[in-house]
Formats: sequence, structure tokens, C-alpha cells
Amino acid sequence: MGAGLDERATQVFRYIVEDYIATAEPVGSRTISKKMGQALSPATIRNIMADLEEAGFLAQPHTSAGRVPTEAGFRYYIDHLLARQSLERSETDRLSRAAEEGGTPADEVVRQVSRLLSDLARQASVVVFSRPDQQVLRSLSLMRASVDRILLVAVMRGGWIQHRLIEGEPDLTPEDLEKINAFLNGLAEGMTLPALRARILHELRQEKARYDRLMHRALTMGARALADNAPGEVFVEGRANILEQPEFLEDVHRLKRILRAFEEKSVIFRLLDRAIDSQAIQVSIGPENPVEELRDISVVAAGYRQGPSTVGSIGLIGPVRMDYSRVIPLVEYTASLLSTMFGQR
Amino acid sequence: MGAGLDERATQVFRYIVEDYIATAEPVGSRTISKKMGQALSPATIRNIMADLEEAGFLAQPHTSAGRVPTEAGFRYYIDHLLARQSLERSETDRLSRAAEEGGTPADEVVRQVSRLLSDLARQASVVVFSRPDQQVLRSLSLMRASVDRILLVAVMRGGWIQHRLIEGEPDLTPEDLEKINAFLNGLAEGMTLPALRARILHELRQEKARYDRLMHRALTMGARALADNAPGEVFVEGRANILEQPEFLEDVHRLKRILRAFEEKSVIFRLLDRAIDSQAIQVSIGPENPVEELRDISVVAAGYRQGPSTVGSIGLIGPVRMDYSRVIPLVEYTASLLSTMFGQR
DNA sequence: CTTAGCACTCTCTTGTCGGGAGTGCTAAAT
DNA sequence: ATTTAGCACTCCCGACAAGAGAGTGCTAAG
Repeated sequence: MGAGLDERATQVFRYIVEDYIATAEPVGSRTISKKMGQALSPATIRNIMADLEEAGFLAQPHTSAGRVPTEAGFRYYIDHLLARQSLERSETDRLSRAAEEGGTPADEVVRQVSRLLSDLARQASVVVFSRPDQQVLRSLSLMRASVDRILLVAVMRGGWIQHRLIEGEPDLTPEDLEKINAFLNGLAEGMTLPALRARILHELRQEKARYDRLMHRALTMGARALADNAPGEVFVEGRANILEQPEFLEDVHRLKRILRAFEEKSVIFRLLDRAIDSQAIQVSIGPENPVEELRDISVVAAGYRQGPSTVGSIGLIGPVRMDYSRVIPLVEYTASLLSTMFGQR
Repeated sequence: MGAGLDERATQVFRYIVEDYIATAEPVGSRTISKKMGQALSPATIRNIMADLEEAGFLAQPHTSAGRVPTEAGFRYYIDHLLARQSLERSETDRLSRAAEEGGTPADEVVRQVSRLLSDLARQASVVVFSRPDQQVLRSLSLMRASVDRILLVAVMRGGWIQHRLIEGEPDLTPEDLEKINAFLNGLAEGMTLPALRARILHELRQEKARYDRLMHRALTMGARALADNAPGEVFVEGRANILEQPEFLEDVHRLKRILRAFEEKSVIFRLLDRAIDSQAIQVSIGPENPVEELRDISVVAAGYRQGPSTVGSIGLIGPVRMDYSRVIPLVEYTASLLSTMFGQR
């Protein structure tokens, strides 16, 4: 496995994978022979194929079908053989434009970029924004939301907006709120929400908090609003693109399973979570991905940064037979685009 | 058409429709005869069926198949024959709970309710919130969003939150913003956004605005932020439920078309728009619905109110063969639930 | 007016068959 | 010692036929 595969076998294997990616059909020896300009006869190719099968890289759906790359085969292909396609200028342009023109609300931008990515790759695209806690505050504001509710709006440096609801406190006047706002903003700028909470709790223990009624009020409200951490967000765009793949069309049951999975935030989370920790792009082929019910799909995902820390990841979901040489650069580019975009804000 | 159908024919027709709704298969004369306790023989039923076919209510997929209700048939069924099922206590309970427990951000609540509706009906559920302009302000706040951008956050009485971005104005200090906030809030409470804009423009023409620099600033910023109207929002929940319907599973092309349509906000808009104007529940059967590419699906939708004016609508999308007797009360109940919920806020 | 009877139509399933694609093996060619 | 031509073999797939099943329309009797 590790060492194996002389040059010729490698060549043949590459052709097989690429043909299979393009056609979704088992590849026969004739096809490959032709593709190599008859340098080798079908019979020879067959011998090589038999070797590749023994090595676990190829499989036969049935005796007289062509060969299909196994998951291990794809793994090997990606690790050793992949020739990245460089992106078209027009593609990178479109992506950058989408990243720039969206307004501040970060979710809008991310959604738009994700959608475009989905279209370019003809796969379903997915974004996970999973570390709201690492986001740094730019400003916050308490607003009256109903007779007995106050809404805390927090604008983060990256452009994400978070809302927290505070129940009770019906007696605060608009003027009180303004003062509290000013006070909290003074504390908040440049901190993460959990850090702000810690700071608030600290302040609450200070002497002076006990004597200034409004300040005390502000602090307890802040503490309450920040008690639980934000859960992170998930966007799925371009679901319909999975219908472009013949393997999904054929099997409606599979399709159902996948679409159901898209409705479960937690599933998507598990799917992309890994990509957040590793800086590099992550390719999970079939059973490598962490979600049992999606053992027959692949995920190509990359984390994106906000300043120094990775805060989320963006990825594509599709059949194991994906055009990795194209999709990997695409996702990588998109992720880095998001990173620089968030960096500038 | 209008007058037609004696009692017996009606009875038979109802049975046919209901059987077809339950099974998605053409219904034969035997089946109906049995269902009626052999009161009539299959032969008699066949005669009646022939009449119903002539009247345009039934059709035969092919010579020796059973009968299937036509779209006109469904229309008649809904208009004259429908026996509404009353909802289960557990269902109404679940819906009310979902409506209550969501926090203020109205989109969260609406989304949750919509999802539940989708599950209860086993159809895809769709919400359109289309009249942001009719929403009445509760409070608003300007927040620093980036070095040269300001975010206007508006909390409406119903709990919807709107964001508008104002470009430029890098030199405003937090203190300035606070003052502007206070000033604008004074103007804003209880108005719709367009009304507020009108008011602002009016103020700008007043004498005093010319002399108070900050006030002038506040007004022009407000005017700019409110220059364009909010486009309204669309949520689709429970897409996977359309895979529960055999008629969609069989025809992948159709499925693709429908899923694609779900990705187009504007399509969904057109689909539910009508329901907003008419107070009552709207049932669009197949070609009756306003979207050409969805001529083979039905929409059951109802508007929901915010105070006196209808601001959005919620509905279900499914095959023409829907269980209307169940789905109609469900949608109606859900819509009224949303109305009362928004009313209380 | 209802219904039993019957011939007829159409679909759907099952089985059979031949062609096509592709393989593996063997023996000859290089 | 490879490579390759040749060939028998396997399996899929589409076409075709046959039969069962479901349902109809019509006719004639109740």
C-alpha cells in the first residue's frame, strides 16, 4: 500500500480515477488504453488493473464490469496524485466580489459566498460558524424589545451580529438604558463575550458596584444575558445541486437520508467540525467523515480565520466521486477569502 | 358543473377523492363499492364514475386504470365537500408551545413554528414575511459596525429585527452616536419605517435642523438608512418532507424542479403572495398557483396579522393530492397562532 | 334504474434470450 | 520476461412475449 505502485500503474490509476470522476461509470481497460494513445494494449491494462485491485485501490461492481476506485483509492489519489486545477480568473473574481459587496452583517456575506461556491462546484455548500465566543466585540446595545424584555445586540469585529434576550426588567426607562449602554460599551470594546462576562462578574464583586444602583443593574443584566454561550450557526446553500449527481438521483432513499441530514444543524456541525481545528483543508471521503448516516458522501472543508483564531469552516458536500482537483482549490480559495475579509473588518 | 352532482354521485366522488388522497393510486369501482358497504354494485359505481368523468371531475390515466380526481375535481371537493378534521389536542399544544417559547427575535419563532407545521403535515412548509414596512417600531439603535460603517438596528413591535447599514460617517464618536440614538428614538417609537423616513425628511426641512449640527447629522443618516425598503423574508422548512410523497419520488425531474424553486426567494414570494391579501385561507391547486414552473403542486396558505394589517403568510407546499381536510385546519390554526402571538407583543 | 356477465384494454411482473462490454487466462510474439 | 492477441466466460441490460390482475364499457336481464 504505502510504497507500492510503479510509475506505470500510477499513470493508469490516475486515468481511471479521472475517467470515473468525469463519467460516474465503471472504467474498462479499452477506455484507458485508448486514452493513453494505445501505448499499452487493453490486455496489459487489465493486468495492471488486477494488481491495483489486489492493492485495494480498485473494485469491480460485478465480474464483467469495469473498475471503480475504492475509497482507499480515492484517498491515495488525493494524497499522492492530485493535480490541482488552477481556478479560472472569472471564478475567483466572482467569489471576491461576492465577499466584498455584502453588507456588514457577516451572515449575509457568508451565505452569499457559500451559495456562489455551491454553484461553481455544483455541489451543496455548507458553512459552519462555530466559535461565536472567540469573536471580539465592536459595540453593543441594549434595546427595549417588549414590555418586559430587553434585547442585547452585539456587533462583533468580523461583522457578525448576536442577539440575546433578557427577560424581566420592565421598569427601565429609555434613559436608564442609554446610560447602561454607555457604561457597558465602555467595558466591552475589544473583548470576547465570555471575557466580558468574566469582567462583569469581577466588577460585580468590586466595592463601588454595590453603591451605584444603575451600574449594579447594568452588570447583573449583562451577566444574565451572557450566561449561556451562543450555539454557533449553520448555513446550507445549494441543496438542489446534489441532484446534479447521477449517483444520488438513482437512489431516492439515499437522497432522502442526505436531505434529512441537511435539516439537522447538529449533523452539519459534526460534519465540518474537524475542519475548524486543522488549519489545512480537510477531505473526508465516505466513511472517514464523522457522521454515520452519511457514510457514503464526501466532505471537502476548510476553516476560516478571524484574526489569529479559526472561528468557522466552509465546505462542500457531494458524492465520493467528486472532482477533487477542482473542488479542493475552490474551497481553499473561498476559505482564505473569508479569512482575509474578516481580517480587514 | 356548478349545479350538477346529485347526492349519490357526490358521495361516490367524495370516497374517490379520499381514497386517492390516502393511497396516491387510481381508485376502481370495486373499492368504492366495498367502501360503501356494497350499497351499490361496482357496475353502478362505474356508471356514476363515467358521469363524473364527463363532468370533468375525474380522469383515467389509461383505459383500464381506476379513476383519479382532476384538478377541477379537487377544486370542487374543497369548495363543497370538504369535511374539516378537527386538530388533535396534542398538535395544537405543540404548536402553541413552539410559538410561546421562542425568544423575541420573531424570525426564530416563526421558523420554529413553521418547522413544526411542516412535520405535522408532512409537507414542506414555507413562511413569507413580506410587509416589513407595515411593522411598527419599538426602538432603534445606531451602532458602530466598522471603521466607516454604522449599523442601524430596529426592533419592531412584533419582535422582528431589522438591520440597515450606513456607509461612511467614520468620525462619529460613541458619544455622538448615543445622542443621535436618543434623538432618533424620540422620533421613532410607534411609527413604521417609511413613516419615520417621511417624518425625518419633514424635520430636515424645519428651521432648527439647520442650526443643530448633530441633529442635522442624525436626520440625514436616518434618511439614508431608510432610503430603500426592506425586501421581506422567506423561510423554507422541512424540505425533506416532500420526499415523503410518492408522486415526487417517482419523478426525479420534478423533484429537482421543486427543490430549485425552493432556492429562489422570489418564486416563494410569488407563491404565497396572494394569501397575504385575502384574509381567508388560500388553496391553490396545481395550475391555479401563480408560478409557472410549479404548475403541478398545491399551496395551502394563510396570512397572519400584526395588529390590524396582514404582514406575512405561512403555508404548506405539497402535491395536488394533499390531505386538505387536515392540512387546511392546520395552516389556519398556525396562522391565527402567529397573529395572536404578534398581537400580544 | 340496477346489476350480473363478459369481452376487452392496459399495465405490470416474470421469464427468456441475445448482444454488448468487460474480464481472466493462455499461448504466442517480441 | 513482458506484452499482446485470442478466446471462453460472466454479467448486465434491453427487448420481447406471455400471463396475471385490475378495471372498464356495454349489453341484456332483473
